[in-house]
Amino acid sequence: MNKKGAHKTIDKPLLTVDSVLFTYHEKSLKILLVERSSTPEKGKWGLPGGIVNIAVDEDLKATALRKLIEKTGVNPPYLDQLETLGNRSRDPRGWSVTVCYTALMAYQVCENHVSHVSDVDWIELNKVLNMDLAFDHKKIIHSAKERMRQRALYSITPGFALPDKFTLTDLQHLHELLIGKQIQKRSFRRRIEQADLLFDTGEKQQERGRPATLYRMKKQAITHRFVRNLEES
Amino acid sequence: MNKKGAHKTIDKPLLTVDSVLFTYHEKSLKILLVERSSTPEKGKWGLPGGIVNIAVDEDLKATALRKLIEKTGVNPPYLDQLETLGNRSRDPRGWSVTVCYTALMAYQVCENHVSHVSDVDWIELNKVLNMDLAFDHKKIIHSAKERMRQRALYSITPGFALPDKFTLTDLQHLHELLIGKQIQKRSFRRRIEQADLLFDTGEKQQERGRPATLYRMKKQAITHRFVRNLEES
DNA sequence: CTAATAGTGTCTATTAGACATTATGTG
DNA sequence: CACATAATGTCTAATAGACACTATTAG
Repeated sequence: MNKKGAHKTIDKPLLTVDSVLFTYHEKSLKILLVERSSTPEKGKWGLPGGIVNIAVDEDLKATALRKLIEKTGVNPPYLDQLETLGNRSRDPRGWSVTVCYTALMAYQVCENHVSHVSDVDWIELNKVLNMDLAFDHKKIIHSAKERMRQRALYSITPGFALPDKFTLTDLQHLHELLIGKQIQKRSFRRRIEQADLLFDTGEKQQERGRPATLYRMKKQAITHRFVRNLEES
Repeated sequence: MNKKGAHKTIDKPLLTVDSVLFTYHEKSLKILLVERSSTPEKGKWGLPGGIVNIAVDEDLKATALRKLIEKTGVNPPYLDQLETLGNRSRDPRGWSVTVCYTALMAYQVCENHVSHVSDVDWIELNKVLNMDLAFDHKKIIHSAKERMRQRALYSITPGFALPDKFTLTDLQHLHELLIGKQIQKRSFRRRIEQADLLFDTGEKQQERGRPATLYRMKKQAITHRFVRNLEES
């Protein structure tokens, strides 16, 4: 059936990479969007990403990083493959594929770069979900949100959306935004302490009331999974 | 920087889909391998899959299904995207991408088809991991195995590798193979009963000793996640 | 002092682990 | 009856939820 070389006549789909980059700023969850400067979907906002350039990109992750650095100026501390969408209807140019990543980054480390570029902005997640976005990017954002919600239930990896040093209250609030439900302070702190996931910097942060301890992620925090999840909403 | 239309000059990588299809047969975990009939890697065994044909495939899942049906004759009851690998070194022909799926299927439903095709076979997972496979397929199988291990800890989705009707003992043994550790019978049955994931067919299966009840998966079994995992090995 | 926020003590409820016991079939 | 396997009873251990309580800062 399959004569050798037959595949050489098959057209290849367009291959892109898109990232859903989350951050936590001013007590809300935001994602980075880019205003498209070229067709198709010119003028609409969409995810940071673009076409895989096989001349310069070593692998798919390299494409994701190249595009994220273009928009933010820095490497995200957390980058994880989400899902790959491919069909003949998602892009008007025809059959296309996008390999999607979820990324996390502190707002502060790219504040300068982002504020100096006009077509890039952090937008609150809930607002994003009411915008008219390019291609199937809203669907991708929904998937990423759900993935982050799961992560918040069984790990503390969402913390990579915070600055290097952060308080437990901030980390908990971020988790609450993702889960969509209040968490018991005691439960949250206990499990983190028992799993030994954070490093106490000794520094404190003050802002009305008792000063809060600043913590830093330990290496194992990126892979640790709690045996028991927090309850879902 | 990016002149419009510039992307049109960028070469596209080769796009394929590969599936790691698991089944449970004769008390062991097996995966379906295919002997490659054409270059590259001709003669080596690899995963069932192939090039996305944008003329016939509606989306990526359709490619996965088309290739699986080609080899097994039937639709798998469980098919889930695993990960996408893409770089310039995994295929000697140059930059290539493979979108990988994990699939589960009962041995019996495709027994006839598989036994009548010479280049397709079910091979025990542990043997597979000692074979010299095509491309980076061994790495993909390792990922799929790890994914299935996690699923066995917090769900009963591995059960889709069993026949339509199955005993709890078979389901537990399958989980034990995936987790690599014995499970307490009481714990295993309790959580399934409490989550109401199985339908009691009323039928029994006898094979030395007390006859075992045959169960069927309920719809919710495919999405259910237990709040608390089984302990890891 | 009060207000505000950080952090702890402690009880309950749930559920997995451990393992003994009972149930139901064959020969 | 013995034997094998299925299914259940029941106790313990671990940990999340609930919520009251104490600690530490500013003003």
